[in-house]
Amino acid sequence: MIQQVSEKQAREAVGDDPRERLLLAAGREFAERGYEAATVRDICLAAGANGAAVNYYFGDKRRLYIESVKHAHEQRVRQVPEPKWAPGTPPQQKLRDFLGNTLERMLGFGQPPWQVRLMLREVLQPTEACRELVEDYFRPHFDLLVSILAELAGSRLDEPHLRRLAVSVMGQCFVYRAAGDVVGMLVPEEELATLHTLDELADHVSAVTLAALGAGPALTLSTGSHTAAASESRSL
Amino acid sequence: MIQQVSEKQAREAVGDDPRERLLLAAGREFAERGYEAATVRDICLAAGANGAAVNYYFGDKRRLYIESVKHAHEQRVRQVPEPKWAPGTPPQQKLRDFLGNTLERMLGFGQPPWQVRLMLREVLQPTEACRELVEDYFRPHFDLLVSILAELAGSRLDEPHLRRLAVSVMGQCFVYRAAGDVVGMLVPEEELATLHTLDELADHVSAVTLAALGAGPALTLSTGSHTAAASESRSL
DNA sequence: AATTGATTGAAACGCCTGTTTGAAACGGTG
DNA sequence: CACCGTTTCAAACAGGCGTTTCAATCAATT
Repeated sequence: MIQQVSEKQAREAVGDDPRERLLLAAGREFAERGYEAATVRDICLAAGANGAAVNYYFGDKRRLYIESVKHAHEQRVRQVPEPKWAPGTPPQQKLRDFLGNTLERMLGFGQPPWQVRLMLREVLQPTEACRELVEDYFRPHFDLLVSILAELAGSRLDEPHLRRLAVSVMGQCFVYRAAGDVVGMLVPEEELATLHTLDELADHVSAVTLAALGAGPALTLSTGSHTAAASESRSL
Repeated sequence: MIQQVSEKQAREAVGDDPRERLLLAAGREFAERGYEAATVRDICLAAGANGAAVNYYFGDKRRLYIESVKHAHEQRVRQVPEPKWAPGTPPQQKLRDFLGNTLERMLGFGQPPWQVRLMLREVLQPTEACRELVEDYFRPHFDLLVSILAELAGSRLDEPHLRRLAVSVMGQCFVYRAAGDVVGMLVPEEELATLHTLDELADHVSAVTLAALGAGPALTLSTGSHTAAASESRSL
């Protein structure tokens, strides 16, 4: 009874397309529990659809999963588009903006985005959906980073070395998404709230990278907001 | 028939303790397939034990899992112990050694160690076994890194900032373990074989960290083996 | 050799899974 | 209104899951 009311609400909020509702519910469930642990029944219940609907629209649990991954990734790209810069923007600021954007995508301050959790599962244990995800979503982002690093490096580093540095940069962000719980256990709570926020981390990774490139000073204690772009949302 | 022969072989190779055999088979299976997808039946088959054995020795699939995680981690610690240095060893070399050790643990050149895969699952999605894993295994390693960084930083950085940098350092290694497949898709194959080997990566992360600390030069193309300790196993 | 407690074995138990079924309800078209 | 392809539904299906059962076996003690 109560179930039916919330079904109707969900139906009206999301739209009347049952296929869409299934994709959404499936994404959430797969992200939360993983492929094996998520059940078709729970997904259909959450989507307000019958158990046979998944078979009707997707034929299969596996194909529902693949479609839900693609769906989530398309949705996420629309949510956090890549930053654009006016020509002549200094590469230091580009790097800082890029890192803010990346951390926003990964950590998704506001609400923890299930889409990212779902994509993370693909990264950690690639299935059929992964290759597509890399080409459409990760590669452009990664190439953009490489181009920014190239601007900063001048002719001191070639593309292979730039790519390796780019992996280092992404790794520093990625660890907070993938191993956030462990980081939370290793670092005191009050430190997490002050030094490991989105803005602070963007500044920090930016500083490390610039120093590695010889395009900025080494780390010091007085690294408040050494880049102009950092002064947007200071919450603490 | 053939099954029974291999059972006997496994029994003799590993030792006659069925509990041990179960822990080993369980670790391998859980690491490969994940908790939900791994079945008690397969584990018992691989261990050459009866289906009732897991209930007899551990009572439960969940408790078997927890015990197998602990077992794997204890085993892994014995396999790759932390490096020890003579007093007076320069911190630059300590850092390089530490990174080689860390990457060895994580990437486990030689054979891909299922123990690490199993622990990785705990890191990404902590269960009951995680807290213990962090305190016994990760925290000492992490603290050691922080102490090395402290030596290198002198008084330029305080502990909170050192910890943040330590997360950056670990992140650069971690990304290769957790997202290795995606890295492999983003970086050309010949580059992987030359610039992303264990030794090369240890040199690279070391160089980035030293530059960030102001304890070393910025990255350049001629970074062969800028630290003396790097000249052990040059394979390419 | 008999007894006892610990261990192993084959079989079965519910339960929950993904999937299928066939009929009912729907919604536009003649 | 009758028609018909599309979509929904409740119910059931076979199969695999973790777990339990209880008798058979083993190893050591009496």
